[in-house]
Amino acid sequence: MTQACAHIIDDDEAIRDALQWLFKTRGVATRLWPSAEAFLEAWQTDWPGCIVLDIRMDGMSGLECFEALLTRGNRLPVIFVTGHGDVPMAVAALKKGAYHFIEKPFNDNDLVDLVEQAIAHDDENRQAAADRGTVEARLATLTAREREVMDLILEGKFNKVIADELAISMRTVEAHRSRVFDKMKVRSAVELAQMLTALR
Amino acid sequence: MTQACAHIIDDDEAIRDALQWLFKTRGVATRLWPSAEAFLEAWQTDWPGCIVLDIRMDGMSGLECFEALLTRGNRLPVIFVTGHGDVPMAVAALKKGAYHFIEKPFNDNDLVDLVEQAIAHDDENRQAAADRGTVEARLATLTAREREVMDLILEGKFNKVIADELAISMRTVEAHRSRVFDKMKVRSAVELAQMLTALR
DNA sequence: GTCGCTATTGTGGAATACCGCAAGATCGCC
DNA sequence: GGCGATCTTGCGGTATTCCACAATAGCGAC
Repeated sequence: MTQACAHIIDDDEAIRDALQWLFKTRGVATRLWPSAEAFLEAWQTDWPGCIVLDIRMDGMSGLECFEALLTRGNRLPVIFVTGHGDVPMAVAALKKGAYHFIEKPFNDNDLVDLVEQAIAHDDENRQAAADRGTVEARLATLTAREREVMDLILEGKFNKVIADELAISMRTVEAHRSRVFDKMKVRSAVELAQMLTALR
Repeated sequence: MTQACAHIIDDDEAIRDALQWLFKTRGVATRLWPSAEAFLEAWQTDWPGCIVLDIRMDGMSGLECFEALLTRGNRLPVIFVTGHGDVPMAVAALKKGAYHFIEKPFNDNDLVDLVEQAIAHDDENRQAAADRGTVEARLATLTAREREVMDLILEGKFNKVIADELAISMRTVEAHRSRVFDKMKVRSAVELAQMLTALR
């Protein structure tokens, strides 16, 4: 399941099948889920694509499912679909980060367009997250001392000052500094600063 | 008008007055506008606060007013108020950056809370923008040559390399470099990198 | 033409950064 | 006890940065 796909969560089998067919004809991969519970149980953080989520379902509602995903750190764009929504509900959902909120009956093309946009949006997010990930992976290889030295480097301090603050010799600071650059795969403090500031 | 206030745009005088009174009792400054046109004519980029915008009005509608503000670079949070809104309209407004979308009749306290949140939100935006502004103001004082040198510094290159690339002496590069640091009010290339990367 | 800004370069020296080589000490793990 | 990772330090030398002082030249504004 490394292929981006639209996760369709709806307790109405007829609708699931209809949507599957619709997306298939437009070249969008889908995966069908008969309930929020089933999806949440299987869901993995790293799934790419988007979610098409019906609000009114037996058992856990779409909104509850959305909340659950939020607390679990979901990053997939969520498109709400509902036949009985209202403005406050839509506003609340969007302000909490939902990607879209569409009412039934909807135009097939509109939904496919939305899903394609959502998947593209997710791709970008994922790329940015991957970049952050590699940087964080490098950070993770630093020892505690190296990280300490790095922080002081990022404050623009001279090795001499860093040595004073940590009460160690300048030569030791140089050693740490050199290893920090190696591990972070940068050649200068400037690159390091850019790499880390970009994370924020 | 440097005081943050809620701009109430509604063509119904009774509603304007009612809202003015409501906000006054809650200590929120207001300014009343009888039409979108009147507001747009007076509007200044740097006004702080937020906008409470009725959708259905004689003349220019609230949505049209919103679009006009968007193209003019408005940063004020916009709270839409309407008695005849629907879900697609609310979704479209929020996705374009509106702060909220509330239906009449609304709870007075809810609206005041929203407005207060919006004003607080604008404060934060404004602070961040001010920071960007000061940095950009400093950038503006750089000469073309200094900016060129700065860009190469930010690529982590040595003065020697920069001198080669620009076909000037190392000493000249040092002079530019020194002036760049002065004008940008930083003491090291690391600070410079952080300051500029934070802009993105 | 004079004034101010900018770009340019030089000299010379002090402060820093950077590097390879070598090595002692501590600590946790098998 | 041996092994590996980490933190620590020193020596000696080269590369770079940073700075004060000084100076020439072009260019646009008044």
